Amino acid sequence: MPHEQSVTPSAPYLQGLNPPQRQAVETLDGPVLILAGAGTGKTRALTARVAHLLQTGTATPGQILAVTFTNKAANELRHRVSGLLGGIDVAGWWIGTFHSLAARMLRRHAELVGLRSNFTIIDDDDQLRLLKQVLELQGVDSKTINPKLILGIIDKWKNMGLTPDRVPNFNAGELPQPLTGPQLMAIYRNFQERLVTLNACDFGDLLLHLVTIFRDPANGVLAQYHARYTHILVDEYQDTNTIQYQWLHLLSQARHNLCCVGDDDQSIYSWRGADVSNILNFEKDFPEATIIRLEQNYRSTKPILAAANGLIAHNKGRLGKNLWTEEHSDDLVQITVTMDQSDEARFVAEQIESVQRKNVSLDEIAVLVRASSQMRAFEERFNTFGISYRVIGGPRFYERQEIRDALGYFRLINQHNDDLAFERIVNVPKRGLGAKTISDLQIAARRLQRPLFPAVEYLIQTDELKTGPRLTLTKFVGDIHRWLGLVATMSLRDWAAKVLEESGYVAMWRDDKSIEAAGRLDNLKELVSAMSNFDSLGAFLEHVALVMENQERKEEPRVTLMTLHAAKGLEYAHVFLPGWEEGLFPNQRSMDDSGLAGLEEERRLAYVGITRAKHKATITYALRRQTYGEYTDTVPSRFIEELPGDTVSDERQKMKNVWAQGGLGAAVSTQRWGGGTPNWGQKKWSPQPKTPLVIDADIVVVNPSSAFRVGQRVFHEKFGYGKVTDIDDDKLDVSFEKAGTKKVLDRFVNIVEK
DNA sequence: AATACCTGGGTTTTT
DNA sequence: CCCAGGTATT
Repeated sequence: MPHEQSVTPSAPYLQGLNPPQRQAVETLDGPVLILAGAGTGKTRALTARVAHLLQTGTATPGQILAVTFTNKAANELRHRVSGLLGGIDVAGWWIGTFHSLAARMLRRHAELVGLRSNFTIIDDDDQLRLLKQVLELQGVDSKTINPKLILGIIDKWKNMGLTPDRVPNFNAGELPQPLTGPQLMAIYRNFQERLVTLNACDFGDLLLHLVTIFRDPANGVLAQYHARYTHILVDEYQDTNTIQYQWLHLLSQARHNLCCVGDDDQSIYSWRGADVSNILNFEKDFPEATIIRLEQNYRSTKPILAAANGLIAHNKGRLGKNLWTEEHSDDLVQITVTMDQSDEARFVAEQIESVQRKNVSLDEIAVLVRASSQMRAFEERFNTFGISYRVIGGPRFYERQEIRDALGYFRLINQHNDDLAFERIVNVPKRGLGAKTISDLQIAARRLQRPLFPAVEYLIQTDELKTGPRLTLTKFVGDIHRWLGLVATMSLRDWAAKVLEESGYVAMWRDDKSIEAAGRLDNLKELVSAMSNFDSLGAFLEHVALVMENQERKEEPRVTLMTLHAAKGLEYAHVFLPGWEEGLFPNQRSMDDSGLAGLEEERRLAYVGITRAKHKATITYALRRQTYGEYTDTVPSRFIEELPGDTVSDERQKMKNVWAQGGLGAAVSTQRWGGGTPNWGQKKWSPQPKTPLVIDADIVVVNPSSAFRVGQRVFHEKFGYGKVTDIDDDKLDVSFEKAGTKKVLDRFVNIVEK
């Protein structure tokens, strides 16, 4: 490790940096906030900063903690840091996602929160299954109360850093009736206790437990980390939630050497607990902070940036930033209207073909949708056109049934208290342990106050079980122990194959005559071969839990089809943005749930979408769209009006002419355009509601005091949409779609006329 | 244990 | 309309 104090101005990693980037790299001490707009080279600055920390001797690799949100970002950072430093091995460095770093730390201190260091990290699916069990045990009927709703509340608490003893008193109106506050708290407590019993964590717990440990000075853990990490770097800071914020601030409170990179205009995860105010308040948190703005964009052309800038300017409460570029272009942002979603998909497909003819690779083209329900039309059309495409964000490899089953075996072998794994595989393949036996085991385990596997180990030595199950379970328990004994004696890959073979799991699919069986066997093979990259079972399971990614292999060029959320951080020569319609984008539910804040987040999403484009962006919308089987006429997105006129090329008039000649869309009658669209024919469309606060044009207030009847659809400012189930004078029982059943005063709800 | 029917729910989902 | 999950049926 070179330790020279001065670095020549020509240090290779400094070359080609613009002045603010260079400042971002060289301001090593004290809190730094780098406001990095889309395409401004933030990863470049971040990697150079790491190199600079090391080259100047300011920090050693072990003293740097670099945090990202996604594995992809973490890998890129690792890779590029390694590259800048001449390909050195960065394997042991503390560069990773919030969750992977937290897991790594928590394994060292697990006992402080009642866990053992080999705890299992459970995914959403297991989380929900576990909660359902807790609910059942507590006599809460999961038909009256949606478990997902409760899980949502618990997750939210975890995201806010609230362990059960820290949850403040909450408004009874906020909880799903007929649940009471104490009941909800009991559920949370039991859920957490159950997790500890199973020696397991959900994602939220990884950070929550760690912060719990950090908060207690008596254990000295935080002080230990203070001594260890002198410099902390955080990517995508605008997406941090409260617990992540607390974690970062606890870790950095000794030295304040916290460098955060982010873009408030790209905060699109508030619905997952991300809190933009974390980045907005950075200066308040650290009055001595250096704020650096990266505004020169190296990705997009002038019209694209001007369109994006003009759009995002409609948001309030920004830190303020204007991207600029030297890249001229005559290609304006194109706006086109189509008749319906299938027409829209055809239009995009045709455009893709024409772009392709200009020698643009399909890899450089993306279709970014607001909702995954939009995807089908494109998939169908791409198939008929013979355009190859890939969908990002479909079902994941590790979520497939056969993979989860296989992992169930590995998990149970690794960690005997993992009841969720036990339940999953104890009778897969069929071993004659039916529902009755399983439920007997659960009752016995509860009585013995042990997880299932240890309880079974005990039970098979008693005469409590019938002979059949006893013999089966004896063999099962023996197998699990035997496989555990073998794991260190051979390669992980061979071991896994052996377990899957000997358990009869592979045979189960081999004997299965259904169409999917062969594919499942292939997947299992892939799983086993992927395990050769790991040298311990624990490491493999950790990878699976935290890195749920498909290893994407390079194939022929394909168009990428994905949601706007999935597109953050990516770039394409040509980007298609379909479905710019009121209600879809900006999305109605987002606005119902969060009002103006929701609308602004939708606008940021639009901003992210446009800024993905390097050379050309094409926005489309359909005049009518089929939702839940019914066609509805649409209203163009207000975002279209918000794009500065000189940045867009409005092709809508042109389209109308084509239709008039009957040259397009034979499948759809042209008659609807006759007098249908109100603003038709005007050169510039009259603006959509100038005051974006008009949340829903369908809401009409009808004499608020007396117009209610049972079954009436209503809207409540806070709880959203619902149906009246009972009326008592001015008090209504309303079953809300999202918030559950509540008593509300009639003057707080509006009648919805559809 | 396998199959048929029914009901509810359908925005985004970094880990 | 279309899917998943749960319940009822055989």
